Amino acid sequence: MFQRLRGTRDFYPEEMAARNKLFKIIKETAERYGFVEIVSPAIESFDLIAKKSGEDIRDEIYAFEDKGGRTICLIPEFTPSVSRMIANRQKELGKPLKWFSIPRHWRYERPQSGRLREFYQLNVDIFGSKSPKADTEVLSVGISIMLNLGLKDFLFHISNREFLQGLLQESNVSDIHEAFRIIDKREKIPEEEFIESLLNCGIKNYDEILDVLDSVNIENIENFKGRNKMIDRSIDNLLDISKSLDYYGFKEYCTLDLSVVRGLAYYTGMVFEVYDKKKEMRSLFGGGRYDDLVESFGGEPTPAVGFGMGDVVLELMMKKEGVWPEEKTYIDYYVADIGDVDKYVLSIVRKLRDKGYRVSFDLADRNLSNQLKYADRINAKNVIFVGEKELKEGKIVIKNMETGEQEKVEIGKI
RNA sequence: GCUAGGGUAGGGUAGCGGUUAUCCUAAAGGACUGUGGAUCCUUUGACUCGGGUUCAAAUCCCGGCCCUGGCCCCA
Repeated sequence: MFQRLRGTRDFYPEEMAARNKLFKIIKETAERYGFVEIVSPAIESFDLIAKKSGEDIRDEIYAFEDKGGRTICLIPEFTPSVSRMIANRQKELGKPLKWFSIPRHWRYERPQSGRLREFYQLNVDIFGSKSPKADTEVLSVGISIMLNLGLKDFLFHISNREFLQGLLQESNVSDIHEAFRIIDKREKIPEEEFIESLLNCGIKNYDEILDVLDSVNIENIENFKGRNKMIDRSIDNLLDISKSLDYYGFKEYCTLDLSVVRGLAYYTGMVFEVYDKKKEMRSLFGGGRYDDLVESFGGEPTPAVGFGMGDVVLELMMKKEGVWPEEKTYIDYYVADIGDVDKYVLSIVRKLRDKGYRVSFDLADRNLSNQLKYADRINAKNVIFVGEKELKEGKIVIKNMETGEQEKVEIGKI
């Protein structure tokens, strides 16, 4: 007997139905915001992936040599592919682009709660707009998706990297991305270790910086202006976003949280991370602005903002909140035969199918009892009995399986 | 890569040194003159794998595999 590979999932009919429902809600929401769907290959050259994440990524992904000796990999994320797509057709695409996709990704990791080796990830991005309105649009579609999925106990923690970057510029930081990584980990590591790491980075005034991070909120942030250009720019951006979110009616789902920096090197402006309100689970998803990335993939300079939302944590959260779709598969009609009536059964089945109904009939030469059992099993809404007795008067019997009621109908009426 | 706890029919379980490995459920088939979605009967089907201890291993020990968490990492 063969087993599934570690960290992968089979989707049996009910599970597939649930997934289809989930994706349908997500797609419809994204489309209502004017995003259009794209998809790209599951395999890409290793160089493309390494361009963004570095050669070391090899240990964490599925990479291998193909028969032509090329090093290729199963895509572990979407950003390189979509950046490539944009760079490839730079000239003909009308900006701003609003694209979404729900590709499958593969990562060679140890599976644990909310994390598998194969998963789906919604990617929503706007390319070609620097405006805070694009930041807000991305946040809003994210909030709408959560709400349309039936979730409400979530909070978008919004920040802007340039604020912290501006603060750090004032001290002599050796490696700014290392500093981002450390501050991103603040809640996870012991205080002493945290401070020591900051000192190692050359941040001597760490207490001042932490003080600022802790005391800033959306009401008083304006008071921090005037320190340097970068900080001012980030404050304007955050205030713009906050204002737009208020106008749009989504302010209640957001909070300013400057401790959110995200570990990744490529983010340039607004960044956000979504948590359940009680912060019991790992981060649900996150994203931000990455204005330099497309250019680094060989395209023209193209500002971009977006997010990635994995399906695994989402499913956990939805199950916890009791809003996971429990979809049952069903058919509209099961046509049961009693006696030698194939001719009638098949013509009835054909007519009903042409009308758009989901229809099945006996494929296993079963007796009536077992046919009914099967009809029940596959969740048939109605059973049509085609029996020799009724056929003599040109009739068939339709039974509603939910109410148990049944009636004789002229065969021509189908 | 490190680490904790698990693995008994398709699903859920009992057994925890000697049983014909328990029960529920499921599936397949049959009976019942064509409402039988019921009932009754029959059948199918399991100790994760390998090694060790023992007269005897599902049961104890070691290792692999897999599952569920945690760490690392998190795009």
